[in-house]
Formats: sequence, C-alpha cells, structure tokens
Amino acid sequence: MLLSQLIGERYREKPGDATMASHIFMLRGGYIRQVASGIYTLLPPAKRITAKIEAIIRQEMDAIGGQEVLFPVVMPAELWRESGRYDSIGSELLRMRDRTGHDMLLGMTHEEASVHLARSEATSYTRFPFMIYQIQTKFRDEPRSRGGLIRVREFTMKDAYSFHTSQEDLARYYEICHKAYERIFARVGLPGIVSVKSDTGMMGGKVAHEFMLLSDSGEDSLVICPHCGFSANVEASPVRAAHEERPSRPVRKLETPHCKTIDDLCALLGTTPDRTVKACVFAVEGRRKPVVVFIRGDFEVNEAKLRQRVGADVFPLADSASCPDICFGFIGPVGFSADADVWFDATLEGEKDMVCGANEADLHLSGVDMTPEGLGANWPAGFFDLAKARAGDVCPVCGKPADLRRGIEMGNIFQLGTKYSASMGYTYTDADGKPQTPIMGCYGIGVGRLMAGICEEHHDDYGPVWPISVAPWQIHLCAIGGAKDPAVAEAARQLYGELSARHEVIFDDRNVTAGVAFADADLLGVPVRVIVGRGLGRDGTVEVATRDKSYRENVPLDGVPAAVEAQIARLTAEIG
RNA sequence: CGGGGUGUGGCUCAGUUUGGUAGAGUGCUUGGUUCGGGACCAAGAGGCCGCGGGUUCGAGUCCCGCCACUCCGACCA
Repeated sequence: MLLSQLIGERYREKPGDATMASHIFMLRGGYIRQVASGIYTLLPPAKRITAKIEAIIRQEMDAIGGQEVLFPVVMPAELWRESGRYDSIGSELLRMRDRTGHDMLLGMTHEEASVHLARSEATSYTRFPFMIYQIQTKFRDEPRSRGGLIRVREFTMKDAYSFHTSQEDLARYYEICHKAYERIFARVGLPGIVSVKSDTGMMGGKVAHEFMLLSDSGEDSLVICPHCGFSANVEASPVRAAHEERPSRPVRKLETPHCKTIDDLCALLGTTPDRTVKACVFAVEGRRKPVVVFIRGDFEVNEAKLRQRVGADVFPLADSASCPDICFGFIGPVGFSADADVWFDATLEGEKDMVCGANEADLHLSGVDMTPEGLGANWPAGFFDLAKARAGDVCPVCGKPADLRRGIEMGNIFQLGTKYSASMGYTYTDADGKPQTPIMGCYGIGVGRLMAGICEEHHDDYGPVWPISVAPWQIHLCAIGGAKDPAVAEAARQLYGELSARHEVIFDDRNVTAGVAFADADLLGVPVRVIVGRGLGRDGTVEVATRDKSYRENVPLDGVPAAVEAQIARLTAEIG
C-alpha cells in the first residue's frame, strides 16, 4: 500500500473531545471517524486491524469446534416476543416498523436467533453438543457512548452460542471456551487480561465471567486479591467486612436531635461509621411495600445485588412520602415494625455494641448486638450479601486485603441454562425418545473495543505500538529525500517490491521531510520500520528498526530482507 | 433520564462581555529554496459562524425555540 494513496488524514493536534489514549490516537492516526454519537466509520488501518483480530478469533473458535454462521441484523419482534425480551428490554433495543407495519428490531445480541436456528436443525441428542458463532454488527442504543471505540452504540461483536444435554457438559465446555478466550487475548497482545466473576444481570443464568483489561480508564471496578487470586466485578463480588470482636454493653437510649445521617451521628457521639447500623429504604417496582436494608454504617448497598435478591428493580427512597410509618433518619432494627420487607446485610453479622436508630424521631440506641437476644423479634432468618465492595475490603475468600482495580470489559462468557431454549420451546429427542430442553452457554467478544484496548495497552507518547499479530501492516517503508536522490527512490521502490512479496508493507513514497514521515509512521504504529535515506549515499546502508524501540540497526541494502525477516520472526515469537 | 459544557474553513481554536465587511495556526493547491524527528519564502483555494424565528438601519455577537456533540452521574444483555 502506498501511503500517498491511503485514505484518512493524520492530524498533528489532539482532537478536542478525546481523553483516552486510544481515542486520541485512532482519531489522529486516521483509523476512525465519528458519524454520530457512538457510531463510527473504520478507515483502512482500523479495518485491517479488526480483520486480523477476527481471524485470530475465528481460528480459536474453530479450534474448539465452533461453526461460523451469520444471523440477521434485523429481526422480527415476534422472535423476541417468544423469549419475552421484546417487552422486558428498555430503550437500548432499537425498535422500528417495516413497510407493512410489522414490528422489527435491530439485533443487540442473538440468543433468540441462535435458538430459532438450532430448534429446527438440531432435534436429536446425537447432534449435541455443538457451538455456533458469528462475527457481526450489533446495535445497542446506549444512553451514553464514550471513549471512542470503548463504548459505542454500533459495533462488531463475535458472539457464540453452545448447546448441551447436561449442565455438566455445559460446565465442561465453558472451561474449554474460557481457555480459548485466554489464547485469543494472549495472541492479540493482551496476555494480562484477567477473567472476573460477573453479575449475570438480565441475561439470566448462574455462572458468568468477564474478561477485563486492567486500566485506570476502565469503566468497571474489580475486586482482585493478590494473595489467593480471587477476582470479581464489584457488582458481583461478595463483601466480607473486616470484623473486630468486642464485648456487649448495655443498651442505652440516646438523644440525637437532627442526626439524620451517619456522619451527624458519629460527630455527635464520637464514634465511627463501622460502629453504626444504617438503614437504606428502597421502593420496589410493581410493589406497594418498600424494602429496608440494614447494613453497617461504613458500607453502601449494592443495588444490583439487592435487585437480584428482591427479584425486581429497586429505587432508593429518601423520605417518608410514600411510607409514612417509617421514621426516616432514625430507623433501626430493634423494634422496627413498619410495613416493609426487611433484609440484613452480612456486614452486620455478629457485630456487637452498635449504634442504631430507635425508630423514634431524634433518638438512637447504643449497645445493640446483632444477636437473637439483641434483636429479639426482628432477628432475621439470615444475613445476605448486599453490600458494595470498597477499596481496602478484605478478600471474600482468603480474608487478606484485596485490591480494587479498574478494568475495561473485552469479553464475557455466560452459562445461560435454559432461559432461552425453554421460553422458545426448543426441545430435542433424547436416547429414550423423550423431549428434553437443551442447556445453553453464550460467549461474546467486542472486536472494535478489543482493538481500542490493545491501543490503550500498547502506545507511547507518539502513537500506537501495534503487536505484530494485529498490526495493519508488518513493515513501514520510508524513502527519505527520495525526490532529490534518485538512488534512494530506486532502492526504496525495489525494497517495496521484494518485501511485499512476503509481507504487508505500507510504503511512504511521499516527498515529505523526515519529521513528517516519522511522525506519521509513529501514528500508524507498524512494528518494523525500514528507512531508506542518507545512509544509502554515505555507506550504502538502510536503517531497520522496530516501533517498540527494541531494535535499530543500519544494514547493507541487500541485507534488508534478512534483517526484516529476523525482526518479524522475533516479534512474532514474543507474542507466542 | 438529571446536572454542566461546546457548536466559527479538513483539524485545533480566537472573536460573543460592549452589534458595524469573517480571523489565526495547522492542513490543502501552485512555484521556489530545503531534506533523518512535524523546515522556509511567496502566491492561492476553502466558511448559510449548528438550525429556525425575533429585535435592530445592521446579528457570529442580543432575545426565544430547537438540534447535535461532549463531560459528570444514573443505566449497561
């Protein structure tokens, strides 16, 4: 490819709106252009990178028995009504009508399509297990896109669906897929991606993992234990509070006028938030009764956990407008008798000598124990994990301090179970001739986001440093001063022919100064650079270097192909 | 959906307070001098100042409405 012909300008200045490195460089380098919020055109360099990523994904999916298909982008609402998702999903699902007035939608994921296919093509147990996958455009009408390709509305995704005759077989295949994902991420140059336990959300199912690129600019918070290897999304991470054993003390009623917050209370009584019991009140979608969660004062309620526990959406309530029998600001577990569903968070279990609301205005109790004696009639059937993980919490598995890190989700895997196969009436005939419902798993990777993630991980001050496995070209050939020196132009042209025979070469054939040529080369991030210029006239040499600065050498003209070959081999071997 | 911000040549931005012929840098075109880390000189092309109303002799600038983009939060299959 001639750089003089490459479509896509490169900019010297940082685009105004971009803050993430990948966003800045992919705009400056002519990789992407925005068309609308969260909707982008990919230019040739980006298209070449995603094609490389897709090829790696295909190889690994094929290697674990995947069969590539292509589902439609536009689907009839009818199909999604079968699973119930046409009505249960909000405005992220883009709905429309066709010319005959039928409700249609843009696919944001393809569980329905995969079941639609499988239920008519795989009706005998002899077909199982199997996995089908596709690499295709998805549209999710995100309320807020950001960060260039990190979070968009239209994107390319590899999504795979596996079908099994038993939970054990799904679990077995899930592990196989987990390993395939690790290989994919290592091969595209991100061996540091970690898998974390994740919330299954509205997808249904029990077990799920997300593959996270650790990055300060990530949108997700992760609990990662450096001691035992435990890792989980904070949304899904159990919380274990550091607990101090202390003696019981007598219960006392305290005057606490106007102390409606934990901070007020601690200031007045000279105690700390972890010695208090906080009550959080939530309205529940579709229910009259509110939910009250008792939790240790230094923790917050994780609404995702509560939502899952309650089985419906929840909204925090701040005053007694809709529940007059609750004494806001002074709610406590002792003698609490309002009409509400009450939950106790696990952070309270076993705590003694706590301060809590007395359920009367301007009064609190101290010396309350979270024991059957201390709580009396309100002693709960159980303590549940409803707290939001914080930095500095102890690991829920080994009890040592865990880290809280930020991450960018690059892929996810779910054990779906029968949510879609059952709701959509998919059965196969087992060996006894009886109908059975298949058990499903699904597995996704965002291709564009992965490209952006690679850029986040591999760049310097001047541009991306693409791993050779995904680089848009392997070799960047520059002719410096070629317009003036015919020997340089001729040598570069000849090298272009030779190197192109075996590799992808981008040839900067323009008549520009060295500074411009090098700046553009940095933005294109091609791993091996060949510079024909002053060295040729001086001592007949050409510079061969790598973008990552691990190698630079002046080699004789006829030695260039071998030197290039050696560097490509070395960089390729490093990826593994 | 709540709260902020910004819309002016391809890109980055002045100009808006106090209304009076549309600006700079960069990029682009042409000619010349340069030529290993974003060179220099000269001459050019390129703008419905986001859109629609209004006020005014006159609006990029003031008023009203709308739209788009963006940041923080909520949401995220």
